[in-house]
Amino acid sequence: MAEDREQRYEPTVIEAKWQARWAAEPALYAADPVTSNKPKYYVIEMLPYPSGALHMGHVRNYSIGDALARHMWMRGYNVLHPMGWDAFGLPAENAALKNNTPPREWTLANIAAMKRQMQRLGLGYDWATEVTTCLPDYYRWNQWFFLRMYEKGLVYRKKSKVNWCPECATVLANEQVIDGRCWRHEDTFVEQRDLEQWFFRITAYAEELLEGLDKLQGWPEKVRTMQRNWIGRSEGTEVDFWLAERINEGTEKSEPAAERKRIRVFTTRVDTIFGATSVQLAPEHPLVAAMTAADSALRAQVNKLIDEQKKAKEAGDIGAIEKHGVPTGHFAINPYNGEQVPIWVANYVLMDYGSGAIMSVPGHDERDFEFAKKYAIPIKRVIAPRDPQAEEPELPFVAEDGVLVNSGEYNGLSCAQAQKKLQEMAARGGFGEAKVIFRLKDWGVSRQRYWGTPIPMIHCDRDGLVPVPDAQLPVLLPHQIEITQQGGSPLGRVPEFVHVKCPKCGDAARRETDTMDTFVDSSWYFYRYTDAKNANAPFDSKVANYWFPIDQYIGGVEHAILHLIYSRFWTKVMRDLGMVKNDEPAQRLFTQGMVIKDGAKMSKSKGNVVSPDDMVERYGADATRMYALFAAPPDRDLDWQEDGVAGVSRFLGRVWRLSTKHMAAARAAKGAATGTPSGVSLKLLRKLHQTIAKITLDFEGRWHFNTCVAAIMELVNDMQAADAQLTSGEVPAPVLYELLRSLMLLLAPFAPFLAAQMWNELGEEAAVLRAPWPKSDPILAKEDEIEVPVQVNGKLVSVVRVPAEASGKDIEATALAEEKVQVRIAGKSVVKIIVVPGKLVNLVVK
RNA sequence: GCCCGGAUGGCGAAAUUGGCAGACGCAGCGGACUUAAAAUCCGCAGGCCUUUACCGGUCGUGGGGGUUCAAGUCCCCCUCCGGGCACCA
Repeated sequence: MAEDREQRYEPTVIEAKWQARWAAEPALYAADPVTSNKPKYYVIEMLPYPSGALHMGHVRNYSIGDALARHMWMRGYNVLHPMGWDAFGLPAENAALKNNTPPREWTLANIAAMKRQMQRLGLGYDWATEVTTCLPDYYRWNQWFFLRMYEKGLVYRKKSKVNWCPECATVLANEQVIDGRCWRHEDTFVEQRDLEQWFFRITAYAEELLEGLDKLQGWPEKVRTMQRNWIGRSEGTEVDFWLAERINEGTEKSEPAAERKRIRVFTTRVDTIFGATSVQLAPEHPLVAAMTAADSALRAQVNKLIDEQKKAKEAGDIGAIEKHGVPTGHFAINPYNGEQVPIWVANYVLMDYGSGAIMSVPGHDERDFEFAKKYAIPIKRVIAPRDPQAEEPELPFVAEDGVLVNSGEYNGLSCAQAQKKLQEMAARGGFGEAKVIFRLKDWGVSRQRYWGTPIPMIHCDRDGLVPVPDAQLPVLLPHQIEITQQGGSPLGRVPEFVHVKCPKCGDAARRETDTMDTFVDSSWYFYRYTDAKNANAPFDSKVANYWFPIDQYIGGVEHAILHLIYSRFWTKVMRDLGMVKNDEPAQRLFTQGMVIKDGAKMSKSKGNVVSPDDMVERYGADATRMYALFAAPPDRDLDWQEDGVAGVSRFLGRVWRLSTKHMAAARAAKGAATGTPSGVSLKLLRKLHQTIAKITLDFEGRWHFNTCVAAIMELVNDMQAADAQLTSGEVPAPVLYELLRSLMLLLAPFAPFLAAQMWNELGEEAAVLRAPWPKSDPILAKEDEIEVPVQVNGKLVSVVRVPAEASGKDIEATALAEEKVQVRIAGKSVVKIIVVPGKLVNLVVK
């Protein structure tokens, strides 16, 4: 009975022991100081939101990062592998409402629980550098950065239409609106509201954010493409159409004259401007307001258009909506040819892109064509094919490689030439210029929420906006607060918070009550890791410059635009503040695939969630982690199959039994030379060195950890198959020792608990993490005999064994001598023989 | 509509440079051990045809075409699935 129990692999017992030991020895996972002479390696997984429990996506993410970190430690790098908490955010307030728990307590309790889970998983983090964004230690630096950016003109306040989620009762950034709905409330349509908001001038960096993408070779192409689309750079021309005289009749005198005089349109195809047969305004264009001021019938029609546009935006399928327009009865003058064209208001023209007005060229634009057909607006041909012989193409003709016709003095120019000339003309005439516009908008950071970083600004009736002086930071978030569902900033209902003295004049003033978007927190947290305890600055530049850029950043692709653009922006701002030297935060980015179950993403609503705790309890942390790496390559989606976890657990049990069985013999031979191996010993050592080579190579780039695990399984299978020889002593003890020792080194990144245990049993005092990664001996790894397939006309006929160094001629001779080959080619003539040494032989016969 | 991925046994997958398709694992089947079961160990295992059996034949990486001595891999066309973008002027 007692012996039976000894034979069983009990991961929970081993893992509990090592977990306790690691907790007592935090230096094990700590980075060396920046004076270290080892090369540095900075690897991080994206920090989680402390929702209360890890999910499988986290487990997968961290298993990848931890395997890499452990491998790099063993490769002799000075590794920084930290973890933190993206701890501000709405769920804490929702939980407060639901359970009457203060957000702070709820959040800190969740952090504690998730930290326990991480430790239970054996993740090797340097907890001394832990960052918790909801603590004043951290968020005071958000405020500090806000003030620096304010000084630099990168923070401003403006009244603007903002995305308002009625469910969150707060403003959302553009990036947080998905198909017209809130990113947190998929069923809730976002409303547009007018509010005074704080903005970060991210557009000041639009060009650099775009250009930088080309240099980020270590980032997935997909992410770079998504960011490129998001930034949405568009080169074109701004042109002012003049308003025809009669528009002034009947308009209110109070309208600003400048707005009455011209309509600025943006176009990427100024070369088609002679074909413009109308000007289309966005329904919310200021000029429309002027035009409808004295025309209630028109106003009603425009309101309808606004309504349609809003509905289309909300529905998300705006591309499918039917185009509608209303003629205003007013006219605009094309500045190039003096032609008068009607001014329309259209539901498909957006106020927040370009100038909110376009010229409509139905002859050379699909959308304009459709619109012109519908409303019988004239259609003009102004571009012809380059080849004069070519037939006149049907309209709309959207080609950009044609030549201009019906365009006055510009006739005969290519589209590109014409664009340039027309731009020059506009500049000279003062009615336009070449212009680059971006889809990227400034980052609205105001949130009318409690659980976030207070914005360090004060409203004074005399001095206006006054920044909180640095010496008064942090502006602390009050803890005693009642969370309610009412609109407006909860902080506005805390008088002690709101009422302050103006730092300038000392009179009574009001504190800003908005808090910052939580994406501010995650935009620079990885810098704080490098100097997490610094009380005088966000971090010491010397330290950050040692660690940055991040060598490897690992996370989900869902952060491709939000977090990853904001943090690139932040890095550039910090660089311009002289705080860091790097232009980009991360050298390499890896986006792992999703964890799915039964063909769908794990989610509570689908009821297909697998709890990591459950897996760890039943199979152990090693098996859970190793399965997460084994079931699929890390960049692909992973289908969670519990039977697979059980399989990995069985494998680890096999490793455990095999090593336990031979431990005494192996340990006794510790340090002895293996001599010149032969027979089974040689076969096993050869397999070992091939496995080392394969796994080492994978860590260096490809990261197909699934095949790394498979390779270890093959090695163990071979050892198991040689169990008799291992037992009998046919395989000498020093070889046995070498095999077990190396096996533990190879397992260390994937199954750290088992590796630590067996490493210890092999008589090692120091941590396996401190042992050097094994080196593959190319001579030992080399096969002396190889199998070469022999094909006849491309079909496999036989396999011959030849010495590994056999020449092409020798292989050919051996292949031809093979009986099965002889039978196949008998009576036929061999036309050609292809011999690829080490690969195959193919006989072409007729 | 545009831009990225992807499609290989019953399932997850492998094949790193164009060179034996299906490594490794799961599920399955057979055997050993056991009173029995579990656990463990050993073995079989892409489909079809043929054969008592062995042997053998043939088809096969979403579909169709092509290049090549040789294609899961390269080229052209198409289908389906996942993701991103989209009246962006």
